[in-house]
Amino acid sequence: MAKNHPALSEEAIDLVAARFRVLGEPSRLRLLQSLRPSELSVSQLVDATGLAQANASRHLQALAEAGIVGRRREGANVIYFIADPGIFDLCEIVCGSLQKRVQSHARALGS
Amino acid sequence: MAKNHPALSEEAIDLVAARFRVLGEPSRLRLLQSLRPSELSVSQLVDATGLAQANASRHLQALAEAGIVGRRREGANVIYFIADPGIFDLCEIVCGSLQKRVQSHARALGS
DNA sequence: AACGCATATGTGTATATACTCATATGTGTA
DNA sequence: TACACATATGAGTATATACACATATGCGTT
Repeated sequence: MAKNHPALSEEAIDLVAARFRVLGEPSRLRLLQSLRPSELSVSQLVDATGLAQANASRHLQALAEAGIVGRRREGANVIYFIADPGIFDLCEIVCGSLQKRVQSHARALGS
Repeated sequence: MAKNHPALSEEAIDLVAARFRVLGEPSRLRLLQSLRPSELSVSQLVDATGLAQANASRHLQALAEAGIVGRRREGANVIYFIADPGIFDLCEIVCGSLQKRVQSHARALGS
């Protein structure tokens, strides 16, 4: 039997929206993708993504505040790592939806 | 064995980010939640969410462009409905993550 | 056609936020 | 302490967008 899905409270909706908003920036997705295979320092992330250092730092802050990444000092460096791997499940679902969408568009065009 | 996860292209990242951004607005999430049990007209959605009519219309536009909802004219009304139920999977994953996060915060506070 | 209701859209405004540059803070080393 | 490197933050600017108000468009009824 199908699971019951109670309405989310106003507050819960805001929290969910906030998390989606954090993921709604290409730069932050690039950072996350760079962190997927292994944890990296800020300067390694700057190299990997091409972001300016200040910019990368702020995006990482946003991701850390959302609990999506974690951080750890290691000497002069700060190492960031994925704290919530569930993020990648989200990305896969979205990719799947987008692929379906592209396919049905292709069909609609008679390909 | 773990699935292979090739890096997303720049373009794919932008598309994924765009979809997350669409979901990153509380008003749009409320609209989607209202549509979950059944399809509704714009004025029903206005009643259900408390949004101004113009505002609701634009948010619905954004959701439709993203392929998340569909629309259908029915007399003078326009009926909106969920076109991509996968978004509710997304919301559930996010809720799960947030709950875990709240729980670990509670533990950290020694509750 | 004239009218009323439902929905969409033009326009201006306020707000959020991504970005850059400069600078501060933190950390290791001489 | 002085210095160099890594990271974070203050401040200003540009851009995106949510919102409200007014108005346009679409559709049914008379």
